[in-house]
Amino acid sequence: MQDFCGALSSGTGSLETCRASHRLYSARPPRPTHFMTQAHSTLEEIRRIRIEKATELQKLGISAYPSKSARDAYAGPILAEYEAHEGKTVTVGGRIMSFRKQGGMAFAHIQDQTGKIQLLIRRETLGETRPADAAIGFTELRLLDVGDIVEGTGKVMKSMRGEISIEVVTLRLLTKTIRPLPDQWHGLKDRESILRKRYLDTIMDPESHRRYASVAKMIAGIREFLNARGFIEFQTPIIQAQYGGGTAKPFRTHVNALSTDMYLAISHELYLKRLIVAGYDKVYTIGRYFRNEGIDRSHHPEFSMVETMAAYENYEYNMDLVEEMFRHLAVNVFGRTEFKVKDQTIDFGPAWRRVRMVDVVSEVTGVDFGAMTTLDEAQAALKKLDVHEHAESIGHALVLAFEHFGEKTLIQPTLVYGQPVEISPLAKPLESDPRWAERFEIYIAGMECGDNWSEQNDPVQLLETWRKAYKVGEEDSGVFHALDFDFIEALEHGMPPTTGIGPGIERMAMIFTEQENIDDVIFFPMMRPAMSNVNAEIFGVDISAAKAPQKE
RNA sequence: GCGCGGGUAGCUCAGUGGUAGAGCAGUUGGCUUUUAACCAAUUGGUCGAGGGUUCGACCCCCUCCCCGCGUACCA
Repeated sequence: MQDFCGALSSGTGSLETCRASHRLYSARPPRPTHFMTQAHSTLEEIRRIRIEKATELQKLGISAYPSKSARDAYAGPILAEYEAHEGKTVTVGGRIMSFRKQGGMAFAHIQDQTGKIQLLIRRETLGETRPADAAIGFTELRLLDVGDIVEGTGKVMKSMRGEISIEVVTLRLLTKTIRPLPDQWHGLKDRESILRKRYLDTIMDPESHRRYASVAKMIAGIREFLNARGFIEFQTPIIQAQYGGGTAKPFRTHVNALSTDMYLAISHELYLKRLIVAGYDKVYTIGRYFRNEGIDRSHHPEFSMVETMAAYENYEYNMDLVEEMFRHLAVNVFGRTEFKVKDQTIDFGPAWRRVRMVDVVSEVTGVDFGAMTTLDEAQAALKKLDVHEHAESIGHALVLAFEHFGEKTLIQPTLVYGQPVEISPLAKPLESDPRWAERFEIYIAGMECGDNWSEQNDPVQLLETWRKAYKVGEEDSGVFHALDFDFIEALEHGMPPTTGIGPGIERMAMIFTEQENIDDVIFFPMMRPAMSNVNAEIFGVDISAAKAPQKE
């Protein structure tokens, strides 16, 4: 009785059906071997029936959740090298993706990390349930469902239709699943479900499964590349008292033990520079960055960067480093140099174009901001280009023109250097022309993929720049951060000439996996918390309060 | 923030101001070489939430929630 009307069906909707089953039960003894008492197809009922199946297995002496598997083989290698495996007894394990019972035979496909392989099950071969081995017999196959995780031991052979299969002698349940998989043919299509339950998407869609694995390999490739060049990896704090290294809006948090408000990192570069001061010449971190700003197809509030610092080098060293790193990843992780992004083919093979920002703009618009000497001149030029935003300086005007016209034309990997010093407070000015910074940005497929510069290591200069910026920031309603005097102090102890790169991991992953949406390279994208009605019912949660308007 | 599109069974999707549909999955029975197996029977719905108009609303109107796309903001 408890099984049918207990906590699981506490929702009011099932009251009537519960009563009905009570009547059934008082009329005749329960028949736990059939699930006809309440064979409805709501999720709640499907779930209940599957829990019952687990209970029934338990009664037969078979655990639905054993702790260990005897798996010693994988689908992929068996399929790839059939001859080497033919006739050998193996134990494969995985999730049941399909199940076809046909009288005294049954066929199932199970999926492991490497692929899908067919289990061929014969009544005579499988035999009866043997609790001592935790082996499920032919009659008890009905207690298994698509989605369950099982292991099968048997000989590698081919079915009559020629499909490589395992002729199962021993079938064990490893994990009973109590929710159904999505439609086995269509998979998961609803975008919201895909994002909230990416695990279902990766179960159903091998391409999606592979994609996330290749993002992980890419990150491993970055480490391999940098380690081979003498970089050492450090951890830097995510919770920071000052959020330096940029002008982004931070997330605020509170540290109870210190009774202090702190911030989630918007950047890690000030810490990497302290490491350079500390005497490590080549350092990097692969860290999390948090920016309390907009979300769109290429921005996510929580993202990753690989950030490096190399001492005794300037930005030109980094131009080579970045180019080599992308080529290394393309070739060694993805096995090719060409990638399709937004109908364009990006080629990492040839040497990258290196071009000054002023030259990009003059190529595209015919306007040479480098030749201008007054702000009025620059402002007039902007107007002529139909850009009606206010520029505070010639440099700002150049950046506006670049963002409007230049950026999107940079399809092939391009290093744009010579950014205006006004927008480069942490970079050194070019010795040849102090209006521009020793800085470059990476553009691929019209998207900014990283920012790099020769680090300003003159502590007096930097403090002055920061003070100016802070004033501007104050007027801008406190967006700019407080000065990090601890960092200035470290700099006053002397940081050798240093240069750093900071390509965004997700944007690299988007290019290498040919995705146009950042959510398709982030396994757990940020979502508003939500609970479906059916889950609220199942879990006994009252979501009416959550559904009420909650505007501030 | 604004604009547009979407939310119907566990999944994939139709649908119309007048009794909510299909396929898959589920349940029951049959079938000893299947491949989205097949055959037969069958269950399953607060149509995202709340309010309004109407004799009658899944459909029309309003508010809200969630998602997507576009746009804006943003090292």
